[in-house]
Amino acid sequence: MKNSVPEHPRLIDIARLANVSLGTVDRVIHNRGRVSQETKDRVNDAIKNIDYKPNVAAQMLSLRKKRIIGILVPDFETGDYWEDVEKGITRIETEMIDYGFVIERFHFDRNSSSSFKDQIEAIRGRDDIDGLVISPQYKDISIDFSQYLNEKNIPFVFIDSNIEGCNQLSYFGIHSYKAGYILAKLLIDSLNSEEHILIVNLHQTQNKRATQVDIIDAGFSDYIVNSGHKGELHKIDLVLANPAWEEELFDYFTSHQRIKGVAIFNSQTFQLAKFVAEKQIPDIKIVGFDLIKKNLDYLKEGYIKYLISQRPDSQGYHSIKTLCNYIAFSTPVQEANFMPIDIIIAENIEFYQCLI
Amino acid sequence: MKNSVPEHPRLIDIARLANVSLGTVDRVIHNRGRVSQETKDRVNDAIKNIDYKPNVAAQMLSLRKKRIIGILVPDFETGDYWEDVEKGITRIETEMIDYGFVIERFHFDRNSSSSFKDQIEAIRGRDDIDGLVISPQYKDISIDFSQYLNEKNIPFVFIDSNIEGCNQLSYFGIHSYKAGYILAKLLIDSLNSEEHILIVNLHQTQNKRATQVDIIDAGFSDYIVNSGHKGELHKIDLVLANPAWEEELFDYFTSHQRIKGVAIFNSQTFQLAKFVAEKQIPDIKIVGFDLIKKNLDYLKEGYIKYLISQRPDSQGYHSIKTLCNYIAFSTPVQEANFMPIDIIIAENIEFYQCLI
DNA sequence: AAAATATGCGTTTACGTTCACGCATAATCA
DNA sequence: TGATTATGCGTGAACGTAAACGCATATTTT
Repeated sequence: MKNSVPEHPRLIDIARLANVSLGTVDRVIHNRGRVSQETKDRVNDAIKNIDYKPNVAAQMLSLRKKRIIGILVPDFETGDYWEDVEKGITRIETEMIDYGFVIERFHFDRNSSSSFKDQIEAIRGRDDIDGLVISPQYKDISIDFSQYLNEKNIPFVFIDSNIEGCNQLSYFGIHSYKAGYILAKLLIDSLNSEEHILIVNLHQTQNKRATQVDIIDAGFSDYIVNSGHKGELHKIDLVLANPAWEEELFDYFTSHQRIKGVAIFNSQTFQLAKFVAEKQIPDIKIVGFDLIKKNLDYLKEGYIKYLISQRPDSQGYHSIKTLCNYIAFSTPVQEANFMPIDIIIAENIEFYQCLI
Repeated sequence: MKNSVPEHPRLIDIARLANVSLGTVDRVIHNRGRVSQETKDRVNDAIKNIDYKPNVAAQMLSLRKKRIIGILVPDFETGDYWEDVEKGITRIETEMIDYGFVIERFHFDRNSSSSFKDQIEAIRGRDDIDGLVISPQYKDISIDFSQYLNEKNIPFVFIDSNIEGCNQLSYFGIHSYKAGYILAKLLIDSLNSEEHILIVNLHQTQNKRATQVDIIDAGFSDYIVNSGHKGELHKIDLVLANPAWEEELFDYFTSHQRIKGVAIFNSQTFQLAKFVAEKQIPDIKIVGFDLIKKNLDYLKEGYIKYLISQRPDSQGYHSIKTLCNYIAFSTPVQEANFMPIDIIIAENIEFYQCLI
């Protein structure tokens, strides 16, 4: 009777149960070496019977091999959106080091598709990368790359924006459509029903990227239409690299004086606030995205009415954590991990600046 | 030259550097056994010199001792606020099992101070508890208990509500004052400036607890006063156990017809919504706390205007994680970990129901 | 039929730490 | 001075897994 099942069965317990040696159990579990089908079955039965779960500590100790997680995201300057993503990455990095994971960053210039391509080439040139976190800012290139990764059997997750059907392990980011929808609701609630709304498409360069901005736009526009709001909905495209953008926007405002609500779908929200403050355009309500410092300043001063947070730190943190757990322990993964859509006003920002 | 510093120095490397044996290094690190001051210094110098960090895997493997974390929180039924806390606890429990931590729950009846005392007695009777998470719902008893824990050198954190100055490792919960403040702002923004506001103090029993509700109340009232709102601010105390509460409240509404805004500072918000729906009291805007199912239903139907989430799951998860990391690796701990104050409207609830 | 190779499996060592054990030497006592 | 106890430290056996090594048989080749 003393040979009953131990509480935490070990390889050796399986071995004894299956009447083989420890080494054979190891071979069966890791599909290596040669084992006859018969004993393989016996071992597998034994594993099932005693509900074996590997001892992570022992695995980590024995496996001194490092695993490399590549992070393909834009580079950034202080105060950037992607700086907050990096904070989450740094945080999980120290946690994961204990499990033998090493994070390697591949930064690209978000305004240059060729730099995106270059970094992908750099990754393709490596054969030691065990998993990837990707911000798929250029759609076609990303789809192409994802095919390569699927062939090579390298697991990857998308972060910040999503492309459906690439066989990604998961997506970490906001539900872009819903976020646009809520932003529209918040804006409309603070406008009179006759007032006009302007969507500003403000980008660094002419370069077309940002797969997710279009989806936010769809959600936003749909809400406006469905709400029966009487004021018109305008759209304007502007390029920050072209200094004439301010003039162009000013002209638009002067020729459309009934515009009172302005929406923007990226972290450049502060540019509009600055513009409105400097040009002293009265009674404009701005809504936009991201808790970066420049935006917060204008939120506090009242130039920005609402911001929606995309939880960049959480995105960085959880995308890597999930990927590592999948690789190390085959932890099952949800297909999409939508960040909560946080509504930020002047009064609650301070509790979003420290990470939880 | 071959004896340069290894990338991940081990105890044996320290030992060699300090010209002692591995066992001595162990004694110095863990303050056990007897070591002369002289060699102690040598070893400590060596440790500093080569920047030693213990190998967690090896520690876990070698230390097969279990560590017990006690959780002193209210019991709950399905759909309760504390059920969500439990979800976070369950989640971190599986993560921490790998590090040899075991979670033990001590549930009390939140309406009975004697049951709170009983559970504390149960904990006092144990000598194998390495850390505690406490919801200090009864102030004096909690202060008393915290003194005991300080004497015994058992680290503990407060969750959900806080009592200052108990030498707790940390507090996990919302910033109650600010939460009240924001709730007031949200309510006022959706009222006309003449309309009256009612604070409903709705408790299960006569029993006085809930240290944090008073603080929320303070924040709420302060905002109302500072905002220069013209409508009056009313308060009413009601006890759910007494079936006459509805009648009493109804009388109050009929005799104060200008009340249009109602605030409540616990998760019983749905009781008011139900009341307003059934009695068909028109144009009432309810704001309250917590994303429990019953509240969500009324939020979706529009009876509740705003809810504030206290992130119960996050509280459960992070309080234990922090405590365990402190115990296992002496990770430094922030004094207070305020949850973000999440503003919930019908449109964004769905992203708060899965955990991130 | 001997030699060469393939197949299946057992044995052993290493990973870095903890902790019980026990051996020297020094200090104290009778 | 010999016996006893304190002090300081080294040694070695775990913990459970991974992976290299190597030894028997069985099978194929010459």
